[in-house]
Amino acid sequence: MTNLKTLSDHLGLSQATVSRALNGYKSVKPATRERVQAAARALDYRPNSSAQRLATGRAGAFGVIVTSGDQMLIDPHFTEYLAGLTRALADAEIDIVMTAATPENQAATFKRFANAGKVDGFIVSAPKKNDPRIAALQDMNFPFVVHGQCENSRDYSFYDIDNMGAFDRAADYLLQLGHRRIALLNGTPDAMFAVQRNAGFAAAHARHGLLMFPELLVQDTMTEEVGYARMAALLDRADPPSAVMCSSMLLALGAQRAMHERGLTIGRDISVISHDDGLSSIKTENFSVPLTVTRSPIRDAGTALAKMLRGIVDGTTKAPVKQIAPVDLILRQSTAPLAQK
Amino acid sequence: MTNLKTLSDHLGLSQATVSRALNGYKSVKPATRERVQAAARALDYRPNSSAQRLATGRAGAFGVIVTSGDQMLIDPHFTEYLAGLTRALADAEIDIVMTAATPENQAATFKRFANAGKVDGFIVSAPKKNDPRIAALQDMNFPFVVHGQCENSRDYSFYDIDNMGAFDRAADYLLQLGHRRIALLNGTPDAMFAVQRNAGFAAAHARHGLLMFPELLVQDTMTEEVGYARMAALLDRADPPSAVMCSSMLLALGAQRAMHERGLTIGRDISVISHDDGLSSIKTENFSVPLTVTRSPIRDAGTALAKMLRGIVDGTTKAPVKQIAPVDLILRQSTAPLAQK
DNA sequence: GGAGTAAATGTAAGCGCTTTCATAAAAGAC
DNA sequence: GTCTTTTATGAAAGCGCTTACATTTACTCC
Repeated sequence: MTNLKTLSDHLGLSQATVSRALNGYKSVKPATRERVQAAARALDYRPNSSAQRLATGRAGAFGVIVTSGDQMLIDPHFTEYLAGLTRALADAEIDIVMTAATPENQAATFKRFANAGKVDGFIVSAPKKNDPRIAALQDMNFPFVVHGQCENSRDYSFYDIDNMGAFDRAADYLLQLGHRRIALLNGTPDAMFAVQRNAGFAAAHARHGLLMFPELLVQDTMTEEVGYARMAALLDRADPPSAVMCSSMLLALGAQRAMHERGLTIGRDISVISHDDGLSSIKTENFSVPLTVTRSPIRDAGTALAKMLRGIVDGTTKAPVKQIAPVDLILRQSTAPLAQK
Repeated sequence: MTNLKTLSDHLGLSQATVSRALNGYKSVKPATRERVQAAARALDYRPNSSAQRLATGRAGAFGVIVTSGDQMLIDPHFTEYLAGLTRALADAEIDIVMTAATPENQAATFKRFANAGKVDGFIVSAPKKNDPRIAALQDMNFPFVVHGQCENSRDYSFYDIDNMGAFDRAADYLLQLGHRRIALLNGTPDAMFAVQRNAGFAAAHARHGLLMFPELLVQDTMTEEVGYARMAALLDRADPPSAVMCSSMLLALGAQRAMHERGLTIGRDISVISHDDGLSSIKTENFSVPLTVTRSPIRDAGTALAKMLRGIVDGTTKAPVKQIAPVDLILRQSTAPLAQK
């Protein structure tokens, strides 16, 4: 529990000089600085962060507020993303302050954190259309970055992957292979990424002079269970799809189960393309048949957003930064030309 | 940015009275309290948390330090657990401060956080045998709770599931079904839970007057990929196991892939028991054959640990609390009596 | 009606730091 | 050797809160 006073007394210097020495001020004599640093090490001195925050007005922390309604935290994607974030912030000794808030309390929680000076900025994930959280933050004029785009994404910094481009390209590929009845297992339409992927999917169809089949469009939560149930229903139709695109590896996993159950071989009887966020626990190349995927590691998002927010909080970055990461289409064995009947 | 001064000036009261009114001191006249609360709401006043911390010495936050070496954060189990934690702390307005540290920096990071007053206590997960983090925390005499037991677990509070009992019971069940060559796909032996599960597995064998086969014991990282590779190797032996126990749903998923690849039907050609942490993204009842499992929702751990640590930090709890949660054995279709040749 | 007590509020110190401003010491200019 | 400038340090205020202690006011009781 050495504090600045103890340390400065010990050194026979004023608190001011010690503080300056430790914070790299030019005006401190090199010899003094070294003496101070040595003593700080010896006494295991750590500046009290509350005091530092109070004095400087900076919190040294970024906030992540998760929705406590199961949606996000249980999602392995979120963890992966968090890993990227934490990694990118650890060097700068910026902490992540995390809390859960119910959907109704979200905006209030943001305000509370901001006003209480707990954090210097926020990282918002999974924006909805016209997300109220974003409105609240803009309203407060508090630094933040968003993982994903939003309707009104003109005025703030975000990182997103090219959802539309990715699903356009993937659908295009399937269409080129001759597939006509292509299903899309997507997330719920309140999530922006799902909207964008729908749009890409539709755009590819349009380019081929085709319309997508509404009955083959599934918009639901992205779990294995749902993937299974929805795929099963599609396969049991009189006119099942010959190919399916999945918005998440979990959906694909469930879809695979439904296909196996019906004795279908992926890449022969039915083509599958999944989006792959690069989760490390289960890999799309390790499906029963290695999966063709649109790929963009979600961890990169964490890293990029951390950097972005640091710039904004520093004041280095002035104008909103808009980063849209390209998505790879990786062809593997789960896609094949439409079988001639 | 209303602060206490603004608010008290506005009310014509001293800062002290306002502070007391807001913090529920008895000595404040009810009428005054209401007036203050109304004004606070009206001016959207939030006490500056750094100042509060500095004044009270309490941080209002618990620390979670993850190992930045991929191990933990990418693990869906961890997220699930974090969800429980956050949930249980949100009401008390206690935040989770998270940071990543390399294995070598772990102890130092704990010290830094503790000395800097960033947190009031730590939640340590996945202890190793004789974990240095625990030694460091005990050394500092800083509040903490551990998710999992440790060799020297006499002197601190922890929550753990009955790993040994669970794997004893599961192995016993397989042995009763007539299985003799039972494989165990377990975590690496530096993790305490893996050691405990090994012990339970061995104990069941011993009770049946049997020895476990060392060549059927796999201790490795718990991913789908490893589960597949290791199971494949076991199945390709001249004397493959007739049953397998998996320490994680991910291992079981990989094992299932290896079995399918070889045309084996789970619950007929080979029996499988997995441990099930109650992850919500993939459920063990949704495997190709619903899995017999030892089950204990990992989220409960988060909730329990949060409560525990609150007690310790409050001073309510004095003696170390040791909580060992029972584990259910849920019989489903993946286990069957050993087929007679 | 004055002493004693209880209830409500105010005063001010202090939490541990940063940073402005003042000051002392050293260095350079002539 | 004096005068100015530079360099290094110190003194002290202030960040926004809490809380021990002092003070005032309102009652109670004889």
